[in-house]
Amino acid sequence: MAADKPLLLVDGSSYLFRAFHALPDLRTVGGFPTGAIRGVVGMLRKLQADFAGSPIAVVFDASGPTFRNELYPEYKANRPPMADDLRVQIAPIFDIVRAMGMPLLTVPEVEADDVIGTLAASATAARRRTIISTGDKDLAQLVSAHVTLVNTMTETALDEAGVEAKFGVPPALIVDYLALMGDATDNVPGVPKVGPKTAAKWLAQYGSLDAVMARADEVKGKVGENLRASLDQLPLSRQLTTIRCDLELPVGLANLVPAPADVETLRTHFERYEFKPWLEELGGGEAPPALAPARCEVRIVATAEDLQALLRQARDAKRLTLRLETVGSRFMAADVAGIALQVSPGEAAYVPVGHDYVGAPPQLPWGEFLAIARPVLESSDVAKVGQDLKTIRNILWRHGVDLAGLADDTMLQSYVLDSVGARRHQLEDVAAKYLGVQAPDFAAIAGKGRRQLPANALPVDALGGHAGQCVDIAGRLRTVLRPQLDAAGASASVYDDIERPLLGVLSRMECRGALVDRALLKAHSVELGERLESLAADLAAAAGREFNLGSTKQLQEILYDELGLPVLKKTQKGQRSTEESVLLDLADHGHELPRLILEHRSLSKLKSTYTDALPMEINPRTGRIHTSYNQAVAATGRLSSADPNLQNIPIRTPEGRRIRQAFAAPPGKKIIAADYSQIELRIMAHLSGDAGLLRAFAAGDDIHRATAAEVFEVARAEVSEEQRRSAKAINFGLIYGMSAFGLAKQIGVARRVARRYMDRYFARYPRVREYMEGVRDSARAQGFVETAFGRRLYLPEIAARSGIRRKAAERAAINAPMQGTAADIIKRAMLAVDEFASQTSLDVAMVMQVHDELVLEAAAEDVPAVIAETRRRMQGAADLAVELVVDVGVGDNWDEAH
DNA sequence: CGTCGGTCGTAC
DNA sequence: GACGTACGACCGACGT
Repeated sequence: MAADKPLLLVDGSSYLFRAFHALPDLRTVGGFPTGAIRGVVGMLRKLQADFAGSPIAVVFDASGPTFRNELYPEYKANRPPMADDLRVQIAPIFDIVRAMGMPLLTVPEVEADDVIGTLAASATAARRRTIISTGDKDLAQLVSAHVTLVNTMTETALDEAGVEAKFGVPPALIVDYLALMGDATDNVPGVPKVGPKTAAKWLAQYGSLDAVMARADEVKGKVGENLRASLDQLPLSRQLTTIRCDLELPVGLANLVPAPADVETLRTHFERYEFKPWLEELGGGEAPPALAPARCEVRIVATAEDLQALLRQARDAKRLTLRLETVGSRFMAADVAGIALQVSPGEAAYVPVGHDYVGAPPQLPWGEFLAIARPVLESSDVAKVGQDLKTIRNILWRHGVDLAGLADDTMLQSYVLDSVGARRHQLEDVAAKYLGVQAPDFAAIAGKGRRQLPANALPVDALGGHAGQCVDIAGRLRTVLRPQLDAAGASASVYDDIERPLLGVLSRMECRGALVDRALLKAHSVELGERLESLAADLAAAAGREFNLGSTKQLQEILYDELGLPVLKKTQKGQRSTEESVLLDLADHGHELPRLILEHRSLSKLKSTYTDALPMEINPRTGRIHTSYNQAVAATGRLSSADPNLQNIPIRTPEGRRIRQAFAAPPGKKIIAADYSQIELRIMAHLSGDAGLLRAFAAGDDIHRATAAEVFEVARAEVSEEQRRSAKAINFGLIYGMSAFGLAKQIGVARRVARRYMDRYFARYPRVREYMEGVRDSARAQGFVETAFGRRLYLPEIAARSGIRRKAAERAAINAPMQGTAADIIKRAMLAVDEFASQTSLDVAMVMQVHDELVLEAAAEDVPAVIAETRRRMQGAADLAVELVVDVGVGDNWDEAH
């Protein structure tokens, strides 16, 4: 045994419970719980990697009573029996631990802690360092100059100084400390009302538990009485919390040597419990049928003849998979270094067109490539396949090609199959999930960070190899994903009838861009800058000193430490919140600083996010902003917009609306904004079939007013503004799965009152409640929810044991069908409006989509006809139990059009 | 000097 | 904890 390596003792039981309770409720397809197995084995794998070759023991509690139960029959008596879902995972864990080659110890009648204590003591006697891996603080009593604790899950370590820093007592006093506090979960009695603070204080003051007991009469107050009342009990508590280090064990240090792994047993278990990444690491197994050969043959095509031959193959096959390698990622600025093409699996070609380095081989210039390839690229008879075809089409469009025959996009296939399961739907993610192969990594050939080379500076062979592998993977993915779409309910129809055709519509919209008035934004920015400067002076005066107005950390110090304002809310990470609602409340505490901060925040938000940022996004060539609509990000099926985001342009305040005024119509044209009225509530009415709600919409009522009349039991005409506002909050809250607590906070009433409002709502609209309960139940039964058009959202956490996670999944389950159906509907509307725009002789084009709104540009004289047809097509995008109402506005800019 | 998590704020 | 879905600016800690 290598004497220089530390002995590693693993407290398996502590990780078992922690993994089971902390990790999401993982299960195999067959429903067998695997979270604890995954957690414990993952942790052991990490230890194995970190401490390769160290002697090791993995220790678990044995079942049955221990010597502590003899000392004290109540010991751990109030523990509930182990959950079945955990119990069934123990045997697999033991099997896997043994197969990993790790000595596993369970010793009857003692606990894992005692085995660890004894082994650590013998190691210390043998002058060997010991590292104890545990999630349990009780083992801190074993820490010494030779013994260190690590928590492998949180990646923290504790040595002697660490124990003292964490608990306020040195390791030798941890037993006394634990005895004073007692342990509710183990049913160990302590001194009532004594927690970590008091225990540490007494031990610091008196030196030991014995001393504390001897001088118990000096302690004043109620805790003093409690202490004196506990004097008889404390020696027992100390005995129970003391880890034994003197057991007779059946094994010694010499037995704790790691053995080689039993790969076949591991493979069996990893397959059974579906730990795919670990399975891959074992390697050598039977390849799944879809697994690509390690590498695909990539030919470099540098002559016209070769290219022509390749394109002939594509024409014959009527299919071409493609991928671009570009310099730069934003499509309006990307230059093509080369094009990878694949016609049959396992054979790819790479056409370098823009590699630019000393000694670069001869290439087809872009113009020559185009002259030869354009007919195939623009032919709808050759089906185009690729990963993210929209970006490919955009880049080609900017280089003068109108890519046609847009057939299959593997990114969208993956997104429709499972919008969140493949993480980001990048080629790496999709290839790993569905092909079990690792897509090549660009950083591996180009480097990363500051020293990353641009694509056109890479050797043709290197980039060609990379691009060829990628295009081959995309081509293979298409054939693997298609049958999965066909097998998943209506998913194939969501893909074929919505997402796939929408890709071209979005591409045209992005390439067209939205006209934005740079001068207007600049002027606004200057004005905001001046107002911010004068505010900054007031702020410094109010705060009593200069500080960074954008720093929440500094603001916390000023508000809560220096001005002593009350802390009304903490953030998720325990910081004292300075968000808007908090500052609004603080503004009533008689200090002007919160109000000034709010004003500064709102103005600087407008300046930095909009008036300063948007002009930089205006393309100098087109004078327009070309956003990217991401079609494979939002879990519910919505689009998102980035670079820049045009879906969060302000509208609520007059100051914000000035930004919208910069989104202008070109001369002779108008902006038309057409938005669905209350689409998600209408969908709720449709999906629930609630008669009252359907009636209200059929009657054309103001839905919030109608809700208020029902909930507050007043006549429609008697509804106050306040009541309507509350009803609106209720309606939105329903869509979001809000609780009475959330509603109470939103509308500023007691939770009891909010509860009553919600109860009354559900009494008036009973089918809404039934619908929501039904969605929750079916989500739990099936693991997913669906929109009216069959788009699925998988919710693995719907069965989580953690109440917080499960509740969050339940809210998502309630929201997704409504938000997702709305997304389906407006996407269908976009297809219909695009069809109209491309066929009509009227001058009209879509320029933006904002979830329930389409923004169009049309010749002024065509506006009435365009509005009529747009409205008709938007209303006809779905056939629901309620009418779809579309509000339309017209103006010279986006603000006027509302 | 980049990266990344945390916090905040904008939209629907 | 407590209202769903996004994107992005800024700060500041951390690593190169």
